[in-house]
Amino acid sequence: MPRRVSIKDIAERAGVSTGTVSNVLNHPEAVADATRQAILAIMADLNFVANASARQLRVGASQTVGVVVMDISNPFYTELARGIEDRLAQDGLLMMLCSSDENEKREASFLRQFSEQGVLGVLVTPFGEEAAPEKYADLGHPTVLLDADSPTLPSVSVDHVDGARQAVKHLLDQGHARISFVNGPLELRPCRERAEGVRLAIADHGLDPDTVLTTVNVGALTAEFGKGAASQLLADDACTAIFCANDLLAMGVSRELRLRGLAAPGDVAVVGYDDIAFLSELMLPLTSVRQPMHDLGWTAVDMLLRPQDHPKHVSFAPTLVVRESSVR
Amino acid sequence: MPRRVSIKDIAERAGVSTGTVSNVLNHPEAVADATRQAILAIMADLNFVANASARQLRVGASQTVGVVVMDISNPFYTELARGIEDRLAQDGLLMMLCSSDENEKREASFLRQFSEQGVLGVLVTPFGEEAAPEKYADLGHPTVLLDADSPTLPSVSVDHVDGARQAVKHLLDQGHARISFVNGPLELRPCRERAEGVRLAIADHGLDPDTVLTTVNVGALTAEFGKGAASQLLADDACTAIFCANDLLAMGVSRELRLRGLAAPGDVAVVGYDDIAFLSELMLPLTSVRQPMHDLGWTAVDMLLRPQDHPKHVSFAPTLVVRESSVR
DNA sequence: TCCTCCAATTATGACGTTTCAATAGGTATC
DNA sequence: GATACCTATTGAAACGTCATAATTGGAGGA
Repeated sequence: MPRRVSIKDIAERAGVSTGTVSNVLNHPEAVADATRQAILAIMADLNFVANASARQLRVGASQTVGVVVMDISNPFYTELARGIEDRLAQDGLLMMLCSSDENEKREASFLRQFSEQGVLGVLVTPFGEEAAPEKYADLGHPTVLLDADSPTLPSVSVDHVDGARQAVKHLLDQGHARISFVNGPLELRPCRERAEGVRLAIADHGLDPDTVLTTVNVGALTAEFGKGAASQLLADDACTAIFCANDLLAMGVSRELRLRGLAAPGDVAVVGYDDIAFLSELMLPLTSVRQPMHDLGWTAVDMLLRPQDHPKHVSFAPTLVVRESSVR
Repeated sequence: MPRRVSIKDIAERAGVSTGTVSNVLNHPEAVADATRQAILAIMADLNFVANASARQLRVGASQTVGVVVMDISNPFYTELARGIEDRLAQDGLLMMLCSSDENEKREASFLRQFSEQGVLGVLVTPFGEEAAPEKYADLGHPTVLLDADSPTLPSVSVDHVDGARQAVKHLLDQGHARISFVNGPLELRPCRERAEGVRLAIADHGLDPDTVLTTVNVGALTAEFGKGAASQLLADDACTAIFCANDLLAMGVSRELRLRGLAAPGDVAVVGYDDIAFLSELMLPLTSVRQPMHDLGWTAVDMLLRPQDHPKHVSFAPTLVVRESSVR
């Protein structure tokens, strides 16, 4: 493989110095028209490709941003990643994307690699709640936390309290006298906050959460656990409305309903959380709380690139998307 | 912001030359134990982070691989990306991920950026069928095509003919006398191949495709088009089995069934293609053809890194996953 | 004691780019 | 015709790393 064509080869062929060639690339206005045209022609001819490493070594700044989400194969993060990509593309930047798998070691290793690469900045979805997101503080480059809140670092998140509140208000407005809530592990902040939103909605309605609400806490946000929770809840005939802390739980709940010969929304109304794209196409479209993940990603990058334009923390409002599963 | 700590700072502090420090990093066996320990201690102390740009400039090889898929927010590519990431992680490599949005310009711009970055290699899902994937040939670094086949370039793909064949065989085995097939645009090679597989399966069964098969070609692989196709097909009472060229079409079909008061599999059996993760959790789990996307991604990277271990083209076998939607 | 050999270390230059001070011409000013 | 000024270009240094060849300082053999 022949050596890549460098700025030096171009300069030689054009009979100018490398400085001039470099100027064509970086300060085109500083070089005479004729010279510039000639150099550009030679570049095209020789198929010149600038060497980003050399540039970066010289100027210090890179063209890439590192992103660590928990799992890129999770559609929830996928839309977030797309928002990030879209904002980066505006500035001609590239995204290095990794999955932490909620593994400290793995995460640390990616963050170190990012540092070595000299990334422009880093976006991270922290996990292992309360485990001091401050560990991201001295990475040596700008950092924005995704789907989190921190007293010290810039961050973006969605208002989980409000989302849950909207969902439960919707159910109460439909006339349901009792609310069942399938929640995930309370170690997860989103779950704690959603629980709070549920209680608030009930109180807003002038009711007493302790009598109106039945909560089942499950071990993980999966359909399997949703199914189990539903079978527990449905033992009680008074259960007519189930709010789930995420869509997967809601799918599990729906399956259990079907197995028991019950149907949403006729027998039991079901509301999910996350609004995973496909679920709106279901045979029975699922009512769910939509989180603006694309905007979240977009904004996180914007905070990285233009910190002065934003407050330290940006919170997005979720919106309830009402579909057939909860409306009789 | 103080300058990053360099190998030179370490050398100075340790009272050795930069060469020795470099050796600690790259040829630890060549440096005396005591010296190595001392240098490592100083590195930890000074929080040294190697400069990948400088290394890359010097040695020429980078630690990153560029990936262009059509749209990272599509779960289909997402699992592929995860396979890619997993294989890269084994070698400590990073992934730069972009969406082409089936836009030539956008794609070209990403590919050029990859070249400038000096990536180790590129993985790309070509689009705009037959538009000479040879345009990827002289990118200047190893390239593997994803979900494609090329006479010249290494590539990985799934056998679409076989997938469709399995799906339709399954329906025929269930005793369906007629098969309806909702296919996408024939400009897409996967759609053409799936059509071929459908006919083969019917012929395998000793039947005549021209009398047994009803095909509807729609404009795009979306639920909306699936719905339309279904309403067309269901006008014929003899329609008892619908095979769809992808899962989204199948979801649209299912919705239309439900609107008409019909149910799968009792009235009409439905089979999809792609086996999108969530659809197995549906209230009525969907029978679908699963494509091993994770393996596809994994293997594509392996072909990039160890070409000698693979043939030029690797084809994966899809597997039919039978669920409730197609079995009475 | 001298010589050889080996392990450990060093000095140096190069990778491709950008920046910045310096210079060469040319044009306008007086 | 000398001076000042501007524009276009140059030359050289520097960014941090790594490989190569050269050097050092012992240890072991004769």
